[in-house]
Amino acid sequence: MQTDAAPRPTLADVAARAGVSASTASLAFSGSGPVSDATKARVLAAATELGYAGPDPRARSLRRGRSGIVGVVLEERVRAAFLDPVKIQTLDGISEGIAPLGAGLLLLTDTGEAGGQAVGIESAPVDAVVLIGCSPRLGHSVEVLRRRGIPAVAIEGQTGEDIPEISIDNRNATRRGAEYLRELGHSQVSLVTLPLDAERTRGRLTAELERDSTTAVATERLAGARAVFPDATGLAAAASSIEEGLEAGRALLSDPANRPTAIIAQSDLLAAGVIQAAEELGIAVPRELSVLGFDGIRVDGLQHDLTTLVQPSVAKGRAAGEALVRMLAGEQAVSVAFVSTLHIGDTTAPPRH
Amino acid sequence: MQTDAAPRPTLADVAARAGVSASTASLAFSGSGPVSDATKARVLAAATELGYAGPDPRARSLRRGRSGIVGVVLEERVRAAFLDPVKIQTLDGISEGIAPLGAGLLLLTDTGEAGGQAVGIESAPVDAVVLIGCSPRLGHSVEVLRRRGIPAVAIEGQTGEDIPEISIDNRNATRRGAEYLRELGHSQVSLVTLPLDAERTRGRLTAELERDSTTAVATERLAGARAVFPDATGLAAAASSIEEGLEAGRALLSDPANRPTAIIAQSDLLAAGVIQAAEELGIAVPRELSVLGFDGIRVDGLQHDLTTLVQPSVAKGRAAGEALVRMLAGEQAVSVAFVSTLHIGDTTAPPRH
DNA sequence: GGGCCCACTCGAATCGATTCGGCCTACAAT
DNA sequence: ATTGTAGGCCGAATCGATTCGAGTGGGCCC
Repeated sequence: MQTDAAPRPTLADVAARAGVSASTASLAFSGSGPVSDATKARVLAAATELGYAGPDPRARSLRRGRSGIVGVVLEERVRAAFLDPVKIQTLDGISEGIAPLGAGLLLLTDTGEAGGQAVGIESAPVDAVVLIGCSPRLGHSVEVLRRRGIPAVAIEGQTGEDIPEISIDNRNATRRGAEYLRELGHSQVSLVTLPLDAERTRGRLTAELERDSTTAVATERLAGARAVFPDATGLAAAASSIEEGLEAGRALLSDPANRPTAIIAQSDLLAAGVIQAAEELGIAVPRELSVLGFDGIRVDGLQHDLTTLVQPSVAKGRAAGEALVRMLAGEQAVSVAFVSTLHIGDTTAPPRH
Repeated sequence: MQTDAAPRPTLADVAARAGVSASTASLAFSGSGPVSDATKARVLAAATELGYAGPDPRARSLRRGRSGIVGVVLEERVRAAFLDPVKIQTLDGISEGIAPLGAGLLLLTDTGEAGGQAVGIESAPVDAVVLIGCSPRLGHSVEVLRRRGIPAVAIEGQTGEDIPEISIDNRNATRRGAEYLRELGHSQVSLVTLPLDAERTRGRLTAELERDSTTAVATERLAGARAVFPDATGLAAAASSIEEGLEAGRALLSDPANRPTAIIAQSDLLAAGVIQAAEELGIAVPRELSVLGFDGIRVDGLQHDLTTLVQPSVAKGRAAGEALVRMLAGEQAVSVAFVSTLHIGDTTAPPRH
């Protein structure tokens, strides 16, 4: 086999073969501009003969100034991010929102300066970026984006800059849920929170841990719960998963003498885990234990209709996408605050006396 | 606010300000090449003063001929793909395998010519591509990639071309699992398969449906099961999910007079759904019903230790990534066939007589 | 038959950075 | 002191396509 010396044909080659100029050939491909049908056909034929696969995206994007790619910055590694249904829904919403752009989604992680010459947020050919979740080191990324003039939107993460934020009323929503529990008569309430710090420390909620919290979502929801139950004890989970909820649930429920009548979980997955723990321990939900979730996702395999704060994850993603579309069109995009609604299912009831 | 007339500074601007040539400034940034420390510092300083955010990725990729992006082609829309843990694991493996490249992952879907001017596989600035799953219209994509000279690897999808495939022994593995069931004494066995055609038709397995099957994975696994239980009845699910498994399970188990003693599911999620259906109907697993899965994922929330064919999803992804790395380095990459192992859990037992 | 307009095509500049060969200078060796 | 050498820096070509203004031919209308 002769070495792959065969240089791939370029638009110029095609044009030459078709007997037209490069500019005409370009027009024939992009469709914009007046080109006679005969000429176009000739160009296309030449392209086929030469095995030309269409304009090089790299050159095209340089010239056009747009790459047709939207970046999504996740704070975790790929696997972790996609284990969370909320993130997936959000991502799906984004892809829906940017559909008019016909752009691809480039996954980027925020994991430090990454290994080696990684294509980080600083050197990715993206037209716009969605930042998901907040991260301490986001500041740097945002600065780079600003300098590059790349439009960005943040979902659930205040950046401190002037980039639009898509969020929900984490604090108020949780407060509403907590108030509902109080109205039912609960006073012995425990909390299971999302990770509070970047290290995802698992363990008891301490004043210290709460103070040093760096993740806005968890902090806000915690504040909402605390507004109603100031002294509730609780645990911080290391992730949003059934597994973590199960573990937290076991810890919170194992001591019969000192058992809460209700548990506020900061995500549906955690809530599902808590319910599973209760079942393991023979504790009836909701008769003996009320459980409140957050998200409003359908937990595959959960038998209950979870009482939870439904947030429109897909809509959030879509709003982010649409905001980007608007920004790319030169308009000014604004922050959007969604509201979550309390869905009352069958996992909450008055406490047993 | 004056219109955004402020043109972003280019490398040339920085060079001018630093009093050096563009070429020198370039070297100062990329680090390759001899540049005195003093000069480099001056360039960097000038860059800071001008708010220069580093070389434009578009121009760089045109010149260098590489974009630092690897495409992942999924056969479904984003949401659907990420509901499947196996896909997620695979994706994670890919990102691990291509780590040496420091490349980003660009999500592409294979959904026809997409809407509008979408950045499809035909016009994405990717250095390499991983094709996940096989799809009838993959042929076209493969052709485009070949013409473009973009290295590609296929995971579980024979392309008919000379691109490397990463796969497992779907047929033999399933056969081994089926044989195990037969050894236990089962003869009344039903099947729950993954979607057999592109339309994801849900319903009874018919000769017709099996013949027209277009998805290799499902077909192979089916063949493996049929090698042991040629006349097993079964259902095709519309997706790999607990929900679908639940539905299929209900259908297969609802008639007490005509109930299988074992069910072979083509994925763990389906198996989990089947088990749930059994529980609903008061059928004990494994005493009254044995269930065999496929994948070896941890189904969040499943109480059982599923008997299943464990496939190394992450390793498959990693192998694909590594193959790409090798191909990009000019080496020839070869297909890799992994083997799955039968994990015997607590969901299979001899049939009750 | 002449003038005008339209439709199509072409040239050339441009997008922004990279890279290779050459050149210059300063220092070292003889 | 002269030549050799190497480190540093610069010029210019190049990557491949797009785009806009200019040019040209033919057809149409009067």
